[in-house]
Amino acid sequence: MELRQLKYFVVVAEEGNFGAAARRLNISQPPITRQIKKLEDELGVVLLKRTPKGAQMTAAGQVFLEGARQALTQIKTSVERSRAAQRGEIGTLEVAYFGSPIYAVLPDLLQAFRRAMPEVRVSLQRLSKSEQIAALKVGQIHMGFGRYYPAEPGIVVEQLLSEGLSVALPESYTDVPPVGQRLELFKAMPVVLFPRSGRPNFADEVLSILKREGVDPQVADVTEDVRSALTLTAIGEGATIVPGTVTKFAWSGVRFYPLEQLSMECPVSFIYRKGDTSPLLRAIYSTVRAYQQAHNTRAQSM
Amino acid sequence: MELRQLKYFVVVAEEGNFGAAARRLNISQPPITRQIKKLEDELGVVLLKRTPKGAQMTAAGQVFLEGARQALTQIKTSVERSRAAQRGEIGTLEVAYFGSPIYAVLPDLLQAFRRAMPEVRVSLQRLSKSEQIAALKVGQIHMGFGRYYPAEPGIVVEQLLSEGLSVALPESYTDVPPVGQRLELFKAMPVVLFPRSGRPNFADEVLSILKREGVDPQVADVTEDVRSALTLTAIGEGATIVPGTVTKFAWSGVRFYPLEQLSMECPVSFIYRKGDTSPLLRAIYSTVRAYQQAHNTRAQSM
DNA sequence: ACGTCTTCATACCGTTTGAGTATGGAAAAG
DNA sequence: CTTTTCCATACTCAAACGGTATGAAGACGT
Repeated sequence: MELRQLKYFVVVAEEGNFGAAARRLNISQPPITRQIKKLEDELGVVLLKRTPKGAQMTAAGQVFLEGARQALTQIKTSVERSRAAQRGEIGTLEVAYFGSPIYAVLPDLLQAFRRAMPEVRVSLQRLSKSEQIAALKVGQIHMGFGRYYPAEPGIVVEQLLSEGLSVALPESYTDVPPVGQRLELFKAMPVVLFPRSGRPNFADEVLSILKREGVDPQVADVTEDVRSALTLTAIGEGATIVPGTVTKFAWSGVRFYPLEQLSMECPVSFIYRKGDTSPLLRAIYSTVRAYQQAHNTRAQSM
Repeated sequence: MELRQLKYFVVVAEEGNFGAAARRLNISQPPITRQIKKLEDELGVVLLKRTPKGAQMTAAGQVFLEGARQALTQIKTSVERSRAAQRGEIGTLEVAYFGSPIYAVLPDLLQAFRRAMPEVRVSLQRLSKSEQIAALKVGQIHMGFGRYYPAEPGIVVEQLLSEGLSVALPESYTDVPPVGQRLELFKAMPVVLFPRSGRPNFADEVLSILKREGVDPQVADVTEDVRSALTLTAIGEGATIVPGTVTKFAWSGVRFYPLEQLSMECPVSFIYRKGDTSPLLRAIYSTVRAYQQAHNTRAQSM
């Protein structure tokens, strides 16, 4: 069976006669006769009753017409959907994250992506950095977000943004030094660090930054994540140093104070598979780029 | 686009490589390459990513694959449905009736048809005899049931069965003559006739039969249908002469008594379009034939 | 690191199949 | 009875299909 035969048959059915169908299809009449006959032979079904005043459908023809129409439109819409998929406009974007980017960076970024590609479903999962790399390699995710990724062949790491640090102190703590002298705090007060896993990580980076600034704090605890750390701070176990974006939200029992020193910046990065040409990666990548633009512009204007 | 291309693509997608697909399709590998490429060119979409260890789907390919599969199965099932339609196994049988056949003949007949062709929808409508003939001519119905059809070119009339007559009397009427003398009734009692329309009709036939038997009854009323006539009988307006099958049901206020005389028979006929080769007509026709067989056998055995 | 193997792409050829023109046949319309 | 209007058939030419032979490129093993 040929698609051509279905098309011809549908047109003949619509026109009610072979000649008119031929004219609408911009071909001569004999091919219509031949293709329809061929179709009928293959089906073993008489689709049209030929009369001297045209062709009229048999019951079997009616039934087949319905199916032929559906198949043709099915193909047509599939083509459109496939083209949309190629443009990255439909499908499922698989994203993984680890750590604090989930609190402010990813919501903004994915909202922007949703606005740009409303038909794309977004799947989000928490994976450690090593899990993200493994998932990328087997094609399970398109992009991962986090900090301090190790170099890995076949994986591209790019920095999304760099943010300042803040220190979280218990609400009750009132004797806060002014900006620029806040590192003094850590001479008397222990720090709570996070996360515990995935070295090198934010905890390691914080320690190395403090050491560079000449501070060697006492470590009260190293928790799994920022939530646990801030809870410990709230009950007075020590101060927590957090990335700036975390301070956008209210956490009960703690207050945030910026550590405004240029050297004290921590980056958020994203990773993706090298040579991944999938449309969804291209789509999220351009959203990421736009996000970077917006972020830098805002930073400059501040 | 060609159906062949869809088939090839689906097989390549299933096999995951061009060569295996070619083997499964019993062709060589180059045509696969060419057809897939042609398909991709036409769509403007890269469906498969060629690698040295096979072909793997792109996101757009996944989307198109789904549609292609659906279209192909759609076509396959349409072919089957169309063949079934040709055999008269699916579709809508359009039947019209007029008068008393609706009470016993059609229920039995259509039940038998439903058993034989369970997938066929049956549409039933009440049409006068002339309306039936018009509907047949324009192909609106397949078959009509009724009595005393006029001869009409292009329309075949066949007798379905012939049934005896009964007389309906008010429940309260007790002085009923024995079988064979019941025509005496009409010397004293007026008759209610039906139907009013579509001459010649059952009313005309009843009068002519009675006249042949030497009875010339007084006509109390001529009603539209049997229900009205029996209601008049129930309130004592007169006796109603009905076809035998009507007596199978209980009608409140009346009792039926057979008029067992050989000459007093009335036929039920059916009509269809001459030269109608539609599968549904053939199907209902064979059911009608079987019904006749069953009816005659039962008659003989009684 | 090099050769081998696997896989897809290209070139060319014979055959098939498609559409076009010309024409025939049959039934409705005047 | 002729004309018109359909669809079917015969024949021709060009396009497309599939087959064979061969090339190019990356993975894999020695």
